[in-house]
Amino acid sequence: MPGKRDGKTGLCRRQESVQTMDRPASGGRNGRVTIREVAEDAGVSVAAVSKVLRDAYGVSDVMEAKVRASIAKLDYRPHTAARAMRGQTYTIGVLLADVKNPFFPQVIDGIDDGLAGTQYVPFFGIGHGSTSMEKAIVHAMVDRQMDGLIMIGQRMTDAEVEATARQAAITVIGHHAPQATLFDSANNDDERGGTLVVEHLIAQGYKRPAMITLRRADLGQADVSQRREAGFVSGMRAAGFDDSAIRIAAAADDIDDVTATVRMLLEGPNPPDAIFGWADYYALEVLSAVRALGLRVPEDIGVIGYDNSPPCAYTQNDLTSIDQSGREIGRNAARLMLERIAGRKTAEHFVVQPRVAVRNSTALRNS
Amino acid sequence: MPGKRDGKTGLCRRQESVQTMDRPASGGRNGRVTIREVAEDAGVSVAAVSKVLRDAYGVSDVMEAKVRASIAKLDYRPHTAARAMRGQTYTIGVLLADVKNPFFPQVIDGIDDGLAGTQYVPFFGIGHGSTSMEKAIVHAMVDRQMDGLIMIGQRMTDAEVEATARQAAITVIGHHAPQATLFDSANNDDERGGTLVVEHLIAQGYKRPAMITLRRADLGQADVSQRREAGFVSGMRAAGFDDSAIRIAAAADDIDDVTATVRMLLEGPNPPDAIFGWADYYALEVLSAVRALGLRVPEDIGVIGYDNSPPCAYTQNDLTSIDQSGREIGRNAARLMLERIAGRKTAEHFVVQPRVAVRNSTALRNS
DNA sequence: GTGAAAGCGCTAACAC
DNA sequence: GTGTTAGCGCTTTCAC
Repeated sequence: MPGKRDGKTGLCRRQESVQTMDRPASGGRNGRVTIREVAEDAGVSVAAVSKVLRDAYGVSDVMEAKVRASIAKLDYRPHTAARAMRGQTYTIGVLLADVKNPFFPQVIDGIDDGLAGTQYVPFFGIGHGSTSMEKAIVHAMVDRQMDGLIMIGQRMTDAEVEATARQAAITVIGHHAPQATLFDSANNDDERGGTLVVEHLIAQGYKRPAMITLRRADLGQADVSQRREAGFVSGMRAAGFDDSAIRIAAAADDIDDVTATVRMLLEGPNPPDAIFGWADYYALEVLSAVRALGLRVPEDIGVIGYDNSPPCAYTQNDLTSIDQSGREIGRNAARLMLERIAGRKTAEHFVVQPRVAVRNSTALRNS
Repeated sequence: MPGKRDGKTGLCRRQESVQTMDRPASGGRNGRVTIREVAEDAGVSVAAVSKVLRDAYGVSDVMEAKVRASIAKLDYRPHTAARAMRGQTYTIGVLLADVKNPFFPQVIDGIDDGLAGTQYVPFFGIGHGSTSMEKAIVHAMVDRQMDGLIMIGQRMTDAEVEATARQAAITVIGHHAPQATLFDSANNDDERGGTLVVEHLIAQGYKRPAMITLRRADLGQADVSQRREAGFVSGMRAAGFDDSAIRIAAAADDIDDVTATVRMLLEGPNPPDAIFGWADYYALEVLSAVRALGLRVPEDIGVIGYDNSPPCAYTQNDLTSIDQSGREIGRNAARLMLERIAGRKTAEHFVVQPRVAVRNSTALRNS
């Protein structure tokens, strides 16, 4: 490092090492109060304070009261790094595949709900849709001794996740791993959701639905876009479509590519009369592309998304979408995480059922 | 804690304390490789390894090569908590006021740019628009010995920020503090931006602009919404408006309240013919409310936002907005942060000039 | 029920 | 240039 900022700190430390009898002005290094000072103030041992901090067994009520009073009086907050050396960090790392997806805020709210009232604090790492970045973030979280990791929409393989599960408790969201034993998961039934899309479109009178899905080199069958595709396919088959009539076009996570893909579909032979965007943020771009072509929604073309995120309700979007209860998923992910940390060794996989949130973008029957 | 997950760990530790001469299978606690093992493998001292890790002065090329080889061979990654006890954590905490603001992703990209190629990793805390939560997160970051904090759109007072600045390097974004000496800031000129809005609307032929701003109990003059209001006011005055004709309505961060406020403005006496939403995510809700009322944009009413975030470009929004170069702000915030950590003691306040990104939502002259 | 003391894995002062 | 070593602030035995 090209410089230090501990000129003052070094001084502090030197003063302390002289072991002056009068207690230093306000704590040790960095001016922070330490457990030792709390113990002195309360007239008890350091061990006693530590026990109170962790709600551990073996403290009398009187002692606990004294300790809590001193903690409050000195405004003491334990030094997480020091705790990490021996015990826990009370930190949950949350890996977000990206920050642009308007669905994630709901999940985050749910995680906050589930962690409220505990000592655990969530910190977020942002993967920007890159698997190598996701791995780097997971490493950084493990290096910082985070007690557990919640991974939202990540694309690491099950094997990679399991390797990490040996270092910290893990819950995945937006990644199906019903057979995994070393980590938990919380999801909606994406396959069912994909089928719901088809059922809804057909019921509204659309005749030629198509899907625009996520194009990425490293997608596995466990990822949500793939599950939704599978559900879309089986829904189409159940509706009597021949496999050759089931169209799924993949577009990169980029508005220009989504726009080009929509044009390709609509200007090609036998154009669809309804488009399913695999997630809302794709469907909103589909809406943009469709409107740019001068087509009317829902008369000329229906559009449906997935996630039922807040922008769907805006009048200019008025987008039908599959609701997957993000907040409940987040809440359950936090619960599973806390249970794991508390000692559960068996895996649990939470699944919630999706439902259609009907809006104007697929209202062919009423138009 | 109602249970432990260190049955195995405890075992490991006991084995080690027996000081067996044969090196343990693969590292100590948690199976992690330690600096001691790297030193043994490379045949050098732990101090030497530590120096290599920190690019510190006093290592020969030969030794460095040996150390790096062992690090790679053993897949060693330093234990951040242990580093934190004596030195740095190489962690930058980023406080996001909320996750819903579509402008923040650009800033985050900029921060990532600025941190790329360094050892520093950003971790994000999410404030959900609550000042008490923001304070809790800042505490959690300081408790975890993060080397620096970047705070985006936070609403703590300068005094509170300065108190924190004694514990960690600080850069604020979306908060103006030109006179602050203990921390840095990176912003666009929000006051100028507010004036640009008026200049643009008037030039387009709108006669009665109004502004919808953020309502919160704890806003200070330093916050961006207030700066934009000030710029709006001075722009209106410069355009010849009487103070009684300058209308600024405050709405809570909630689509229902924004909608109600828009109705109040448009259905009241002397309705505006253009509305400025203090940030894009407000302007998009204004657009929704206006469309719900059956008004045409831009003919019946113009709408303009601030931030020029990606949704502005969608055809269904086509929203004129003030561009404040979020990515550049983020990049500079990271730069300022690294400089502070490297030892800079004087404050720096980076300001970029905003510009109008013209789209259809204010195209009165062409309609 | 309580406290003394041994570390956790690093960093940095200091001796060589 | 290199290695030895004393802690950083906690947690956790283990005596008492």
